[in-house]
Amino acid sequence: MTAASSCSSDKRDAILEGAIAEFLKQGYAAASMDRIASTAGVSKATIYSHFQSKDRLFIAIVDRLVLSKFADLLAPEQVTQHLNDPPEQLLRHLASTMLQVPRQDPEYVGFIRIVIAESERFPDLAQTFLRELPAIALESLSHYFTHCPHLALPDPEATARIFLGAIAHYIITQYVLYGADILPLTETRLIDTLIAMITASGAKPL
Amino acid sequence: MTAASSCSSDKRDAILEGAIAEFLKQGYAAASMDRIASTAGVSKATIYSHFQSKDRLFIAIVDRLVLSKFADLLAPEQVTQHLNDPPEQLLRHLASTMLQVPRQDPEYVGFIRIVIAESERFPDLAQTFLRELPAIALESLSHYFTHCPHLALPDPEATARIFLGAIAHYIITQYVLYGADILPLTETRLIDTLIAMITASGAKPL
DNA sequence: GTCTATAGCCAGATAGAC
DNA sequence: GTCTATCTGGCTATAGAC
Repeated sequence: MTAASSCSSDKRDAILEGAIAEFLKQGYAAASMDRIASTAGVSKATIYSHFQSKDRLFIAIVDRLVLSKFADLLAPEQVTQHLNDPPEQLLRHLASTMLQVPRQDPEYVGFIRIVIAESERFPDLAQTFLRELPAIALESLSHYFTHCPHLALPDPEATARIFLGAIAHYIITQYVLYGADILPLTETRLIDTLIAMITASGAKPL
Repeated sequence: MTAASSCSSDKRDAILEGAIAEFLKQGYAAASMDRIASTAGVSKATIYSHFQSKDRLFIAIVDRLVLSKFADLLAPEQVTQHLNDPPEQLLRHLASTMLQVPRQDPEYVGFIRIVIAESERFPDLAQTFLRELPAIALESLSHYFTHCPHLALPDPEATARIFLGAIAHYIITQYVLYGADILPLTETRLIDTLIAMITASGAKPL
């Protein structure tokens, strides 16, 4: 029991990776267990010995993606540590980080797409996603807006929702829906305008 | 050629209606031509005589939905006529109208879901949607923001994008992703905060 | 645990009578 | 144009050898 005795989780991981590729590309219904098996380099029967059904395999990969992708993106400590930062700086950094993700990680775009696509058939997955990403980001930013000494916003929570929602919607139109040419707008203008609106509505007189 | 001689478009319409129900509920891949035929009360062969393939039927119904649902929702005249209205009034009316749609028309939620769901397989449909709804709304609101005498916004176009994007994202989280309990926020707070942010950043001194 | 082989089913699409 | 009946193929899932 010295080195690689991780219980044959090799195959399990290979299955999960193949399943991610297949589900993200094809969607749930069009994804084929044969192709997943082929991509993963295992037999179909092996998949069914690890995951009882196509449903459970799908749930497993989305759960994994939800929980893994953003473990440290917006940890509450991140914001608590920067409570005294000027809003311009913190908001610009946050927005840039969010907008960087779909550019650097195309898999993220497919992930967003499939969470929305399968939200009718798998509403639990959609809700898990909401709890693990937007709800956490929202709480962190609301906390900052509430306690930052440079701001006195009338409704910090709604303001956080607007800030994050406008950026998320920008990601959906530009990347998920291939709308960069149809709704052209640079990231800089989006960010600058958001920051201007927030500071204008809540800057402390000093 | 007096009364009902509309060339047998009766069956064609029945097929389209059945197809809308089936595609919106199941998604493209899981939708079954047998069920569509059954719902429409025709045989499968009749469907294939009107539409050559499942692809073309799907494109036909989404095109129809895109073009029909919002013919008059935000016609450019609507905004031009109200150029002198105070921003609070026009923006509140616009936001209320947008947020009313998914509440009164559940089919709209399924429509949004499927446009996003199939954007990888049918990017043209996603782009048609963007051109026919968000792009038009954006242009109208940008025009208002640019010419309304009560406002002097630094970037009217980006401001319009943020306003419409925040509302669209609210619809996605609350209705498409079943997140009303996870991300609670009343429409009133969303609207009030948006209006406050915009007027604060662009109210003319007078 | 992992494989090969296959059961059993349902899909999209078509042929041919009317 | 519309139907019934059917073809062909891929799908999920499993049985049984190793």
